[in-house]
Amino acid sequence: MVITIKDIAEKLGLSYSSVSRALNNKAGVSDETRKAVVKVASDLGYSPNELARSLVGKSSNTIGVVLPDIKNSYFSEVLQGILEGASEANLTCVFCISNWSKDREKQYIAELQQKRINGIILKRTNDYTEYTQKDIAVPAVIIENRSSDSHFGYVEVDNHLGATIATKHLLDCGYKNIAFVGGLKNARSCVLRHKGYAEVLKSSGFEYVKERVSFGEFTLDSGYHQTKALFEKRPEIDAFFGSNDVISLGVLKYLHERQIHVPEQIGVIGFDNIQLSDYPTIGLTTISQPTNSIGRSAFNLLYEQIQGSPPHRVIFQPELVLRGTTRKR
Amino acid sequence: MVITIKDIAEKLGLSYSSVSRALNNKAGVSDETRKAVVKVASDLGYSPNELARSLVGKSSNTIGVVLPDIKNSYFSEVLQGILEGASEANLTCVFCISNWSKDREKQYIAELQQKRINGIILKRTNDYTEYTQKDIAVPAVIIENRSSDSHFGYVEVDNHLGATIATKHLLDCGYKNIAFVGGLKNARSCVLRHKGYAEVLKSSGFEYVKERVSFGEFTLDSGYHQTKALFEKRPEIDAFFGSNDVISLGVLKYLHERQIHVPEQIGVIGFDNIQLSDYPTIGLTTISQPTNSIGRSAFNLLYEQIQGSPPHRVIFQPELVLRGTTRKR
DNA sequence: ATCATCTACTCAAACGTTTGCTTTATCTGT
DNA sequence: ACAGATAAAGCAAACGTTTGAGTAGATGAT
Repeated sequence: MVITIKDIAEKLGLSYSSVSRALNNKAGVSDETRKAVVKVASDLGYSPNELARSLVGKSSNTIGVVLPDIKNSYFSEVLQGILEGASEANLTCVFCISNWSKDREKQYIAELQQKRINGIILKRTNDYTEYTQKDIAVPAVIIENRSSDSHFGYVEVDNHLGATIATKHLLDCGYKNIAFVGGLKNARSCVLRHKGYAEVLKSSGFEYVKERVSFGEFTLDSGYHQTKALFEKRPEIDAFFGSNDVISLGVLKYLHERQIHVPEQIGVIGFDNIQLSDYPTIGLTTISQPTNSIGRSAFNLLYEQIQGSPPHRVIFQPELVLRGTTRKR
Repeated sequence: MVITIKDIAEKLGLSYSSVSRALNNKAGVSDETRKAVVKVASDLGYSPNELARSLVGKSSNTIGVVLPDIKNSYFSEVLQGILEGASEANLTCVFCISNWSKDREKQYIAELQQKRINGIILKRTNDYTEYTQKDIAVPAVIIENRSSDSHFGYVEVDNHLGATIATKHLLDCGYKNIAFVGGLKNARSCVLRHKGYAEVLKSSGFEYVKERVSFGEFTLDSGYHQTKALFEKRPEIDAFFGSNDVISLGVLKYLHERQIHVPEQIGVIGFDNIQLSDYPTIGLTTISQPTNSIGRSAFNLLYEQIQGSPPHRVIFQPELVLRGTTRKR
């Protein structure tokens, strides 16, 4: 049987209210009774029912997090940041993965609100899905893409700038025929990274060759197969800009299989700086995103909104991380 | 303002009960009223309050998951499995990371129960922390270590067998001076893997050398530093059994830095078969654990318990995965 | 015409808390 | 001895649902 406040009250011949006040350290109870209540509560193994508490208190002290994937270490690092923040603020976290399904994402958002969570942190499956205030009626922060909707906070890295840095770096190294290996075509990050890539090429007097660009998924396999297709069609390619570290690992895998020397014959650069990129036998040159900080800020922004502040935005500056897959020549 | 069942009832001149029954497709309402209710509900943007629902219904349709870490891909893969199961069963998931702190773990377990979750899936920080039924009064499944307490379900891989296979494999290859690079000394998986290692050595007529064994943490850095220390003290070592893939990656990192050839000069084997181990330039020979299935089963076991079955246990058989860090010689 | 049955609906209690208001008892100062 | 203040406790409503029991009216069988 589950112990309630009622049981404690009966055992001591008190009213519910007194027990409640005693347990919550509120005024109106004598020290004597307070002690007695605390003792009985612990003896009986009383554990307050948060559901009831939240119902009357209008707050569940819970936030919801919806991410598309968790195996991708970019997301697990972001999640880590979010959870750290939540833990410090004493909020619990309901976690859902949409598995890159827009429908699931929507369903989760609805369900979370039924649970009367205090706010949502969301990374959309498709960055161009627009949510109205009717869809998300609680404070919300959207990760990694600017929403045209100013009801929501957002945090992202400057993808365009990052891509600019990456492409310039490849050109600086002396690579001349740079390919772009994309992820989902309608992912905002991918669009912006591609844009930065294309702009730098043009402004530096290089030709933008359509057949050196391809899109796919944000997976290693997709990177592998895209690279294969690109390279077979355009053997003059001498560098690959993967729109993602995971994709770039696929690029490297292909090149490794073909026994093509990196960075001598071909340069490779990624984006994200996931932990793995730093591994000695990989050493992927990449553009770093502060994943943990992104998660942290996402939480902080949400927390501010929950406290009543208007939605803000945070944009992180990406940085070039030099490793072994690119070299001046 | 938040819309409640009351608003709908007033608008239609009905009682709460009828509205409730209409929305839940229960008998006792005419088709006509049901349609009217549904329409008004959708017009007003009604979203049922799960808190209230759970309070009366005695079930929150939520499970809690407590893991020590999320960056380690072993855990994120397990989590993925859990979430898949939960999603299919229409249960939501509250997720907490204990960050390898026993106190946090205990606190989370208590908090989760206050939220009246239906069950807990737990991977302990310290595998020898015993929980009583007073600590965990809801159905629970403990991952990756046998609890002496039969109140809880558990799922684990046969660590002893896995270590046996790993050590035998190294001996079969012809390595003779095998070191053991451990994780936390009081982690059950680590203890069992070490035990398997020691037993095989002895039963095969090899000496168990204390100075070829060390313990540390389940991190790459720890693996790196342990290897360094072991190797400096015992340069005759010709193979490393990392009690974990992540640790083994640290081993490889050190060997790579020292330009020692793997597998020619030194053999390396891991345990877990995380995704990364399969990466071409790494190719770690290892013992595979079906991480996703572990998560899945953990959820399934919990689900059965929630439905009323007694706690069961599932033990997975580990398998040798041959890659490039070991070779017959 | 009478009774039973069914349908559509309402009433009110219950879930376990919190909290504003009221009551009772004790203490203080005159 | 008495008003007034203070402290400790109780009462009851509220949070938003679900649900068993009750009711009024219609339908049907005898």
